[in-house]
Amino acid sequence: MSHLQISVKELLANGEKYEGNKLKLSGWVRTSRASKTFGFVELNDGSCFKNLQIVFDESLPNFDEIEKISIGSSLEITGEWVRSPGDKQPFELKAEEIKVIGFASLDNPIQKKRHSFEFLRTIAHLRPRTNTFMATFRVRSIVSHAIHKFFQDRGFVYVHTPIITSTDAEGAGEMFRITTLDMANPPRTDEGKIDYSQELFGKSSFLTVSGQLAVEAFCFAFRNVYTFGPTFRAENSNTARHANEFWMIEPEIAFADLNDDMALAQDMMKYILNEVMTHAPNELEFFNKFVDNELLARLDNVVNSDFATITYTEAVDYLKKSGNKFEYPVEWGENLQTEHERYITEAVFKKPVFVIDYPKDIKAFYMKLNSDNKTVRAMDLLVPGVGEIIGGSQREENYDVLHQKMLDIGIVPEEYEWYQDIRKYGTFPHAGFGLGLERAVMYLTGMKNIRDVIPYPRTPNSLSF
RNA sequence: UCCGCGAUAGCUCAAUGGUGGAGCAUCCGGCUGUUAACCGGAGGGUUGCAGGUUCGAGUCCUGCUCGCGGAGCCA
Repeated sequence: MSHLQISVKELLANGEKYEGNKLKLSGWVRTSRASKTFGFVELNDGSCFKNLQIVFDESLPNFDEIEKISIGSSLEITGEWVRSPGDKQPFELKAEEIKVIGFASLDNPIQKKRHSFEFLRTIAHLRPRTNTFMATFRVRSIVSHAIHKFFQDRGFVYVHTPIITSTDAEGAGEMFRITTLDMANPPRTDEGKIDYSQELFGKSSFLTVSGQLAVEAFCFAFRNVYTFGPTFRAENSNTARHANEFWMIEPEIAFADLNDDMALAQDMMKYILNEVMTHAPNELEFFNKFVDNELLARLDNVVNSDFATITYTEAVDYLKKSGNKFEYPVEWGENLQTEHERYITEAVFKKPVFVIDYPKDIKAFYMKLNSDNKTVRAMDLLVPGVGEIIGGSQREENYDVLHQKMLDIGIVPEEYEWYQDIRKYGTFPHAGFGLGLERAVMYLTGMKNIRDVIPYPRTPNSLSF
């Protein structure tokens, strides 16, 4: 073959190697500019964030066609790899032949200009072709891979916990009911209520709100395990950091306490961060320039410093003594408000902070009770800009204590029989946490809205794609 | 769900209750090294929907729809 098929990524990485070579490329027009007898096409072939400059002139038989090429059109180009006289790129491809594979209609909403994120959300099927979203979704992919690498390298076993569940796993939120009944005319019981016993499963079924309870059972066999999959919450949440479908990573570690749990969370966050800095430097540079000017400095700071730790009780004292006027009063026993969390992580520590040992009444039933009988071994990791990114705890491993706690809180123990059962047969201290994938991506990119880090976001009143 | 703000050309926005404009995009023309190229010209509108006030409504009032920001819920 006289023409070498090659990617833009390889060319930008090893330009010298190919000088003078005849090359063949394919990709999409990002932008183009033309004069009377020559012009430039910036080509993106998907292999990397950056574009490649193609130079063409009137020696092309289809010069008239290329001169007017539209944004988004797909091309196949053969040409010579030569040094570029321009400042912005050392090399460029001097086209000898440009084949238009698919001409993009002129009403393409993606233009040679800056678009608002709100508008791009309305064209979620086209937005990955823009710089911001190409960068975001590549980072999302790298983060996902990094998470698997981190856990697999440490011997964790990946467990596929079910998407369909029968119970509200932990009171984590409103659930989506799934049904096979004819909702226009559902079967009724004698009392006139919908007869869910006629469901396919013989009872009500829902989409999972967490894989934690299910993965805990595997922790009793494989020691260290994790789940990584989609999660569904039916809340009518209208915020920049909640979605109805999102991805969650939930490790569970054996013979471990809350300190081990926090150490794992910190190692994991730093590992992911390093991976993104190694594999997506161009993307991070872009985010730093156009999305969040403090991103690189912040990430650098995180990699090179330990996360802070503060107990809930200390945090409450701190907030009370801060002299800061909060819209909501700070009171021991109440949940920390978003403004309180922001103050702690953004104003006081200016870096990720673990808040631990929360009052038992505001946390889930499975969390390990402290010896003070008032607080549980829970931890939230707060980060500047995003807020809560991780929620975790040491679990209550004592069968009787767990059972009593369920009764106290008003949970029907029979519905969680298997979950209690695992503790009957060889229990031990264990802990785990849940990391919101989207929140991690937001933190790593500076993107401010969860809708802009999910390929096709599902939020209230939004299901167009 | 609650509070606040908004909806005008394909996009981003302007327009004192009195003839709806600009930049970008598109189309036409010019330009021999551009970098979101540049220069000249043209086309492009049921001002979110439904009512109301007024001689006259993009502008004021009511309702609705949708969106955004904040809060709650949490990851």
